[in-house]
Amino acid sequence: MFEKLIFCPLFVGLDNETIIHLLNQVQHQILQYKKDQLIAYSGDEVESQMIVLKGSVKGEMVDFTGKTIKIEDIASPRPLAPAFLFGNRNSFPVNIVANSDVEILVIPKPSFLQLMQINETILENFLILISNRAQFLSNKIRFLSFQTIKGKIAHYLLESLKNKETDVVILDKSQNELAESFGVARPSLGRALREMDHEGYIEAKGKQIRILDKRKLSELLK
Amino acid sequence: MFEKLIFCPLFVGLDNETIIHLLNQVQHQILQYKKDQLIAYSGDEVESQMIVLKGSVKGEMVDFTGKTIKIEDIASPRPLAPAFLFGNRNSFPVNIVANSDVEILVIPKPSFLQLMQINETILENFLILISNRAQFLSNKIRFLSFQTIKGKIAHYLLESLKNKETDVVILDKSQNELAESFGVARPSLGRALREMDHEGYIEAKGKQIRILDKRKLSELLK
DNA sequence: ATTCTTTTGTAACAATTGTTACTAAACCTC
DNA sequence: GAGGTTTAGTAACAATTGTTACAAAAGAAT
Repeated sequence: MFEKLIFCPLFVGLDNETIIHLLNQVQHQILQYKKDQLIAYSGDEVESQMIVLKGSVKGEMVDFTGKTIKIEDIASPRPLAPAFLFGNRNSFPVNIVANSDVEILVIPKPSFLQLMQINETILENFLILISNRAQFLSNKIRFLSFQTIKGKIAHYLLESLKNKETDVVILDKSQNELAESFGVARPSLGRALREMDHEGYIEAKGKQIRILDKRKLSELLK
Repeated sequence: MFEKLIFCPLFVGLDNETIIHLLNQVQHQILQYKKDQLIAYSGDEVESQMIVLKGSVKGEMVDFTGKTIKIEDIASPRPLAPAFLFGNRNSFPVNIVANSDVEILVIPKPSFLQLMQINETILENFLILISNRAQFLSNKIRFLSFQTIKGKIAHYLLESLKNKETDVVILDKSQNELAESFGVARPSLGRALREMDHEGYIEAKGKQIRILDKRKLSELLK
């Protein structure tokens, strides 16, 4: 039941026995949801740390027109909305919907606090978790505020290339998704890619992008 | 020396005696810096939780052209870069420079962890602190990704008006600063304000902005 | 009050991006 | 492999935003 938890960012560094032993010391429960079931509404107060044990869920926002936009997938064994358990407006920022049949471990906030005081590893893991979140968001803001579309593409490509031998990036998202995460319109993204191709920065063929000139590319990061 | 700490978000809820007692249990030191002195470089590893005891510091980024941009002021008794003490890339995201002669309380990371385990209030305060940070950033991202300049202005004005009787907002920043925090060019911001004035949303006279039609304004939030 | 500095208002123009619409290609399902 | 569905390529045009430049206004310093 809890086997997967050793891979959960909250419990890394602990073995299965220790995890079970710790959980037995505090209140917790396991809830089951069916595919497409709503697990939490945007705005609901976050009263527990939830952890996806089996299956996956997604965060969804409802558009002003009524259209729903998927923000993020969260697969087991990841924790749900860890940065919204504490803080002054601790309510879900999105609707949480089950992608498949899921099992969720629910630890009420006071019990979770207790857990962090009993075990230093969990405390540190949680701190790392929400700090990473803040750092990730902080990066994303820099990304969104300072750059043109070509700059964003350049940044994205160079990041994807980091620590890799090859000079080819295979996009793992559709242009649509990419455009959305960049906050731009899809055809604009396509045009920018085409122009960067013509201008000799890259060679773009569908999802496969070969970087021709890293130096020139990084000049776009202005 | 530590009197101000009862107002520090990390220590709220504790009285002066308790704070001193707690600090005496762990390693810590106090460093002094002169005005304009560099306290930390962007990229330096964050090895301690620093707290501004006296004076104020600023976070600065260096532009690609070499120009420095002020990101944020941090006045006593606030903690410095709390979201960068833990996490996988725990290095300062900006240069930290003294705005005036300052005194800084430095608590090494292991001691700080200890402190959070000794005292639940500090633990919870710290969790609230970085969670708030993440929530703030998360909001800001929504703000940056989805909207036009007029939409951003509308959002900003409506937020400023929240929980207030009046229908007048007095801007506390220059257009320049505002434009930068919106990620747009200053004249563009000015033009948008002018147009919103002509279109009957607001009455903009310098820093004083009277909201004429809240409903119409909130329609811009698309 | 005079000068200096910063902020604000504004205009003309350039560049970028969004919108809409349509076609082609790729992918899936039966 | 025929048909449906999603994704990608592209073009014409509209709208928004950025850039540069300069003048007016406001504020600070002497």
